[in-house]
Amino acid sequence: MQKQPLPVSFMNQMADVLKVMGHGFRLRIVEFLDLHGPTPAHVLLAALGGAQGALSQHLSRLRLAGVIQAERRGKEVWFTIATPAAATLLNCMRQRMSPDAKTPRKSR
Amino acid sequence: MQKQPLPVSFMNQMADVLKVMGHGFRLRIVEFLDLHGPTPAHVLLAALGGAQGALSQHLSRLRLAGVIQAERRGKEVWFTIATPAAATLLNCMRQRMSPDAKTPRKSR
DNA sequence: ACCATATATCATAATGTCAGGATATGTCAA
DNA sequence: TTGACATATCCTGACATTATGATATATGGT
Repeated sequence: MQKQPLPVSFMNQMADVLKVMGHGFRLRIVEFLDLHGPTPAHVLLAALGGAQGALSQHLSRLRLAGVIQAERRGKEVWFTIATPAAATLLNCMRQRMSPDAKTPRKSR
Repeated sequence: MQKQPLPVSFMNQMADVLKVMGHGFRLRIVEFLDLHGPTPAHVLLAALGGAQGALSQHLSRLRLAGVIQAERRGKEVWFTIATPAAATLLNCMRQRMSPDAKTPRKSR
């Protein structure tokens, strides 16, 4: 299976996702959801710190980019990872963090 | 093997990489290098279009983030992907382009 | 030296992003 | 209704990013 250029429209879409995940705080939000599963916002706030308004805005950006999903349950809004791509990215990072991160690459 | 939170400093580092790749044009630069291997800038310019100065600046940002590497050979400067993480990201995207990949949905 | 090619840098203006604090909305219960 | 809690939105100033066009630097050939 030969590698082929991805469609430009898809690349732009993915660029938007990467851009949104390209922020330390948002990345930690996604990681938390990946580690703990669906979580209400106030738990995220307690776990990650920061101002409530800021958290809400970051969650909003992640949601608009399709990275996470929101669902209201009573007073709370529960957030979940909405795209496997996000979890995949985190797993890539975990591989790069492992002590033997020396990976033989089949390039080209 | 239990998943554990990644160090915050590492997360911030990765966020910087994601942020730099989170741009359609830069993403296409990296993809081209992944598909074709080391390439001089003027070939990238011919292949991707745009203004020369803009390309140079994007290459500079990618280089400063450690995503690509530059090497002068005579008049030309050849660029190469410098971190396997970049190629890994592209492979994630290719997987998501397969026909049965779930489409991220936006609510509201 | 000059010239052409290849690449980098500068300057500017428009736009986007960020953190912070204040305020608004929604939901439930008493 | 009121109050308490959970979340969203608004505002503002500081800062970053972007595209564009112009100019500068580097290299090799004549």
